[in-house]
Amino acid sequence: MEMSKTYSPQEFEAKLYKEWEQKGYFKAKVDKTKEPFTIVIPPPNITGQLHMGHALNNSIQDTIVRYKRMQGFSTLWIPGTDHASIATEVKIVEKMKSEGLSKQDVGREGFLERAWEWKAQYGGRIVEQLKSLGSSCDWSREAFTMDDNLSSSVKKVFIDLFNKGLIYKSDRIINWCPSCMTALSDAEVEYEEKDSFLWHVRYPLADGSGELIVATTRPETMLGDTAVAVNPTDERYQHMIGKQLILPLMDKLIPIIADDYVEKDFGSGAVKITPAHDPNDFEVGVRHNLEVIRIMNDDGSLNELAGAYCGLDSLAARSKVVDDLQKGGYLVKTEPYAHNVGVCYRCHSVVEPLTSKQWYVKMAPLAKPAIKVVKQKKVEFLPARFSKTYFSWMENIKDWCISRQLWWGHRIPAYYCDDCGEIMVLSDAPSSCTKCGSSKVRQDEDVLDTWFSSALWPFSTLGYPKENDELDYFYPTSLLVTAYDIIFFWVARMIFSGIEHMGEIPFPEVLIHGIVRDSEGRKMSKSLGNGIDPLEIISKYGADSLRMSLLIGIAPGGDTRFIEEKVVSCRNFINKVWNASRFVMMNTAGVQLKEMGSFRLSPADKWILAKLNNVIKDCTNSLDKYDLGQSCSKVYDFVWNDFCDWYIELSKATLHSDNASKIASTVTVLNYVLDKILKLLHPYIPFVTDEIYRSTAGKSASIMISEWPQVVKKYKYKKECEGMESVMEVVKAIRNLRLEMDIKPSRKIKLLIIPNVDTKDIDNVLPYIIKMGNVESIEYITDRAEVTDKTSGIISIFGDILVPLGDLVDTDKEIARITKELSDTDSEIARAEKMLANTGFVARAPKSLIDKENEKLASYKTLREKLLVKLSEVTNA
RNA sequence: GGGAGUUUAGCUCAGUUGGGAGAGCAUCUGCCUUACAAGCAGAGGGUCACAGGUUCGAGCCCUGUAACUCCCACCA
Repeated sequence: MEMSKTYSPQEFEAKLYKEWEQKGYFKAKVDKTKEPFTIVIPPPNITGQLHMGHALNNSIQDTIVRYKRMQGFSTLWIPGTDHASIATEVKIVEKMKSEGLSKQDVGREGFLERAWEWKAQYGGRIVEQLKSLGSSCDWSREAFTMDDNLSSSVKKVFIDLFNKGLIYKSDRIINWCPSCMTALSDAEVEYEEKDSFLWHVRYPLADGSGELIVATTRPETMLGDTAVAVNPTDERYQHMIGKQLILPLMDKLIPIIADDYVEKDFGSGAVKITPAHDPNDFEVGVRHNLEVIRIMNDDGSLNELAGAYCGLDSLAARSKVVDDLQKGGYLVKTEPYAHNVGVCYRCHSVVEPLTSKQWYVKMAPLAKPAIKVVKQKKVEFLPARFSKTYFSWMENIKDWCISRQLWWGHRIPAYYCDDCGEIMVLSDAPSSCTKCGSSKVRQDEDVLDTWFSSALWPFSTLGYPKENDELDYFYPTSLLVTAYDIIFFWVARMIFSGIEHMGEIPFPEVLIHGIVRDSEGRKMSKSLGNGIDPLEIISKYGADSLRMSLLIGIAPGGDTRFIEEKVVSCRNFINKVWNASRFVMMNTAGVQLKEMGSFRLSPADKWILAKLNNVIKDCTNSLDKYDLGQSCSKVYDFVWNDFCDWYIELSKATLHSDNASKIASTVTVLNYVLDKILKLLHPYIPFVTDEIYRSTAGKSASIMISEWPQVVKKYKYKKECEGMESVMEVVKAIRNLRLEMDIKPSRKIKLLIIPNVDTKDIDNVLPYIIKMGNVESIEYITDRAEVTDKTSGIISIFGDILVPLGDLVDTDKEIARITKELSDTDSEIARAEKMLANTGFVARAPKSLIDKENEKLASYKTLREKLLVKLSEVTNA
């Protein structure tokens, strides 16, 4: 097939993906003769659009999956999406709002209908976008967290946990988002520092004997105060403990209590206690059996218990309260104060702590074994430091609030009898109360936290709770790849869920990567408007360039900045591969390829094959450690520096000759090495490597299903490699000399060599020097005196190489050149001598290192002598 | 308050177990050399944040300091 001169990914990426999918290359089968390799995708939200974070996450997964597939594992990458309860519901509510409708208008059924419609319309969008990246997921198993079978996993798990006493219902303080109108778990609250005030308020003692000053950041909550607390050891207030205070504005009496929770040194040392609206106060309230007065409605407005403030939202109530305190002479002072405010992780509204009856998962019994498996390294985080993050969360975990006052999600399988109050947790709705037989039975209105179903993902996607071959074969999965920001939300919960419900960890390794930032290091976000759309990058440069730019040179677990120039440089690399392939194919045309091993390899052949072995080894080792940044860089270097810049150029010495047999041998090696290169690169840049692969000689099947390259033991050739390295040094010296002496690259030069070694050894590599140095002719001479022309010279291990240049030789320049080399050599000698004179070094360093230094010292000394001779020749000429 | 990370060339970043500081981009010089100007050949550029320590030897290990970043906790 004819290849165009430049690489243009737009011409083949979509076509190839379709073909891969059609031919079923992504599909995994239960095959007991093979080892399974399984990854579950972190399911993107159906509300999501592909962003750079997805691009990175999926590039990593796809690279690993393709590598494992080529290595012969029965490789399964399960894709799917998450219903994203809150996020989706917020979007649908917004959309309805634009139509002038509310949730109440359409009702639960109507709302869910709309939600499913929405899912049908937008849920597939991100899936298509993942495909454009090249993700080789088994789409025949695409899962959705609200599919029937996944929903039955959720139900089963809920019921099991309930029956084990690990799920319970309780009335206590929770995080409430007044905008989403639902409870949130602790993990779903983010904290933002906001500038506000600290108001100091005077609470008079009921007996008129004095007052207490309390400080608060939320004065409106005082309407629900049921005590003021002081530290029991605080001498200032000890005599007041037990007395009554008058709660300003509300005109009621509240007690002064003593509790250790109060810090003596902060503020006045007295704290107003509002059990219904502060988590710490709630605890105090429990300890002291205080009344809990909830003054807020679900929408954030104050209720009738707030007296005159009823109906106001919390901010309006705050300013009126402050106003009234001021008027009543209760406000002592107002000072500016910056403090952290909890906000909803979805809508960023200020979260109101309030008391409410919710469902919880009891965490202590689940956390214990989950901590143990990581401690025992049955589950390992890569890099290991992320296990600390995990431990600190797991070890301080509180019970998990799992009920949400939403409609989009898994409805809680709990049923209540309105007559006897019985709570029934069942997989199917009972027609009557199981206890009293009443027909007044209704289902709990709430749905489950969206992360409750995500936690089951590694086994719910494989058919749990039904026992089946697939679950048996592919579970536990092999690896989880995710960013560090969802270790709590997701990773931790999958670990304890796997242990609890499957009796087995969900995966032995968790590869954590960083997040993609913008070019200035800021987090990409909608509000900043600094996000870069991966799809635009793909359409401009191709998916391969994007993938490679995200992977090359990254350190495990580290954040990375997205810089378009990096994509360009990867695109340029791919173009290089493209053109190197074109070169190989052009030269292959009409040539009968030989069998490797059936002909004598040239020194250059041996050198590149030995180098290839190294890169196969390094790249495989790094990939086995999932260090994609390292392995990708290794191949990049090999391809560009060794293969393109040297081997291809060296091969031209043969290809331009008229020795048909040698040409065929060289072309064979070129094809052989290219084949391995394409395979080594395929996991990173799947499209272009397959496109080229199909064009190369004798390859019709996809590279996707080819075998990963292996080291070939016999390709060692240490001696030949050293020889080639020397050739390269000579060539570099000639190139340098040309520039320094102002010799046009197009002008051919003559070389005179006073050999240092057997001329047969030089003859072997002469064609390379001639080709690479643009040399016209070479002549062996025995003595410098034979040359009458003015020369410039190079000292090499082959011998002195003289370049007769006549008047082109600038004696001053030549002297300067030699003098510089001499001084470089002197400093090398000094360095080596100093090292070897160090008795500690000689006594303790490994012998091989000492030998190496001795060798270097000797060769530098020889070089120095030769340079001195040369210098005197030039000076005297 | 607790924890983690970062600090290496002008910029963005690699640097595997301690053994002569690397890449890409940018800059400068010279090249349209029949695979590639998305290229080729060269060059310049670094007190590896700072201060100590361990070691024959430290970018790498230990201690401390500084700056920046992130996570957790949430003293009202």
